[in-house]
Amino acid sequence: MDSGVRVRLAPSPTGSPHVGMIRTALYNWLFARGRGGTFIVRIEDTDQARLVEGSVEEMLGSLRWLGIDWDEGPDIGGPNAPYYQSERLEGYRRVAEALVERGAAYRCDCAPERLAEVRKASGGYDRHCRERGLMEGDSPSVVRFAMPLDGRTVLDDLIRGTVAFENGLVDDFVALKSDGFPTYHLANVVDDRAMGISHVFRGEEWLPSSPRHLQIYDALGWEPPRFAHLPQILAQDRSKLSKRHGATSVREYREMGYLPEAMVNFLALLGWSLDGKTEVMSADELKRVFTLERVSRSGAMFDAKKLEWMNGHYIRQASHERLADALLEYWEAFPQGGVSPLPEREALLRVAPLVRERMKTLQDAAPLLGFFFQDEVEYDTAELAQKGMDAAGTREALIRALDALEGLEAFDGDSIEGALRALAGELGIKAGQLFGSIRVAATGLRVAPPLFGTLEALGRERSLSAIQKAADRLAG
RNA sequence: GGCCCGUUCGUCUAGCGGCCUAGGACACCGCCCUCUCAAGGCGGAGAUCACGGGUUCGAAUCCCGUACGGGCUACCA
Repeated sequence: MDSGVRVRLAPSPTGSPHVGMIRTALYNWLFARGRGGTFIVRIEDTDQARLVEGSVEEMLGSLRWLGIDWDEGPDIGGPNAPYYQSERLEGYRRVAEALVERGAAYRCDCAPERLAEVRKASGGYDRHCRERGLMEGDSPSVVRFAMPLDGRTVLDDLIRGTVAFENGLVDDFVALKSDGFPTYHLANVVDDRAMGISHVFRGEEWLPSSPRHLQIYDALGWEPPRFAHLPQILAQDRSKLSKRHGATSVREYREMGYLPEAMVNFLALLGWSLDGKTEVMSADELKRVFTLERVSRSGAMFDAKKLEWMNGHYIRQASHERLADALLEYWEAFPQGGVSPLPEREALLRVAPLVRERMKTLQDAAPLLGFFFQDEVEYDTAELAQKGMDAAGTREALIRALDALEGLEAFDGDSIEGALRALAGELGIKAGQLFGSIRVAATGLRVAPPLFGTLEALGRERSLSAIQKAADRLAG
């Protein structure tokens, strides 16, 4: 079973996990799971200033919610623990020293002000300290990697093919900061090596720094993993997706009532396709068919409308049990938009199917089902009279409906429909007019679940009493 | 500015030299179905394949250039 595939997600805990990060996680996971590989989560918390409390938990929580599981990680440990870079400092320091000893890196004590000036003048670092031979402790210093001055670094990207970079154009970047923490470049390489990572799938924004990583591997005599740079996820205006474009974190989508299976399917399709025709695929299917060859090279715009459609699709095809459980779980997690108190699962099981084809998100359920769980429905008396009918006529119709429904043998949808249709004929009004009045009486809504199923679910007693009340209101 | 990546309907994409008068999906429009709203069915509109040169009997597909878009250019990731 061991294919030698070892991939990893290396998030930086600086806030809510962005959908782009989650898609990267998904592709890594699908790749590993489809090949009997190992999926690792490693926290890259090397920037002390940008740490955001709780982001690791949110990241892990989002992955779990989506059904993405990992074999080694900060919460479960593993053979390569620890999985927080802040706890692996000694390793980076050792490698940095080794690099200095080999002449592949050097200490630099240039002041920030000087750095800024040089950058302004020439656009980068001028390698001022490269030949100074500074030792650790001479003064506060960083370790910079000494890029080769000539030649090119060639990356064989699994998605983009061959990409070459002129070494002389790449800065002598900082590998170890003065606070003893490594930068991404160093830590990433050291850990990917230590953890035996075979493939690195990461966002396209890393492409320009890949020659740095390749050079570090080379200087250390290490074999680099294979790289694949994933296309970016874009906002509606084709710029990088960010907060000002609305929801960007998985948590927000969960809160808006999206199903994890829809989210996974949708995200998988953002930058990857099976054949251009097959769109709906479960996570298990995706694991089987996902390949890097079919990942696209261009950025993909996040189409919220399509996500919405897909979510509706998953809601419609969910089993009654799955839907009821999803709603219960959702309402429990986000009570504001739910039904409270939480209904019994049994009761929900009976009524949720009535509205599932009119839902796009779980949020849509409560407004449509709320009346089932209330003693009293609320509405404007004026809503009762349908188009072309007056109050007296409506009242008459409701009272007649009461009779018709009372005498029903079985109180089920078909019987109710039959009785009501016959009644409308007798009264000489359109079926829609009668149904509309009863709908408002029973549900308090103009847009509601299908009437006959609704009355059946409500039961004879509640249905009749609601209609009676409506008739009474019309009497006034 | 420099370096790198990208460019097929509004959007996600199929296409890897002839099957393309460019296919599918979302969104949009119309019709049907219909107790409201949906869902569903059927149909429509929508892409001079960014542009310009090549290569070839033949190019959306290969090559070059240009334009445009994006990313990177921190002791951030």
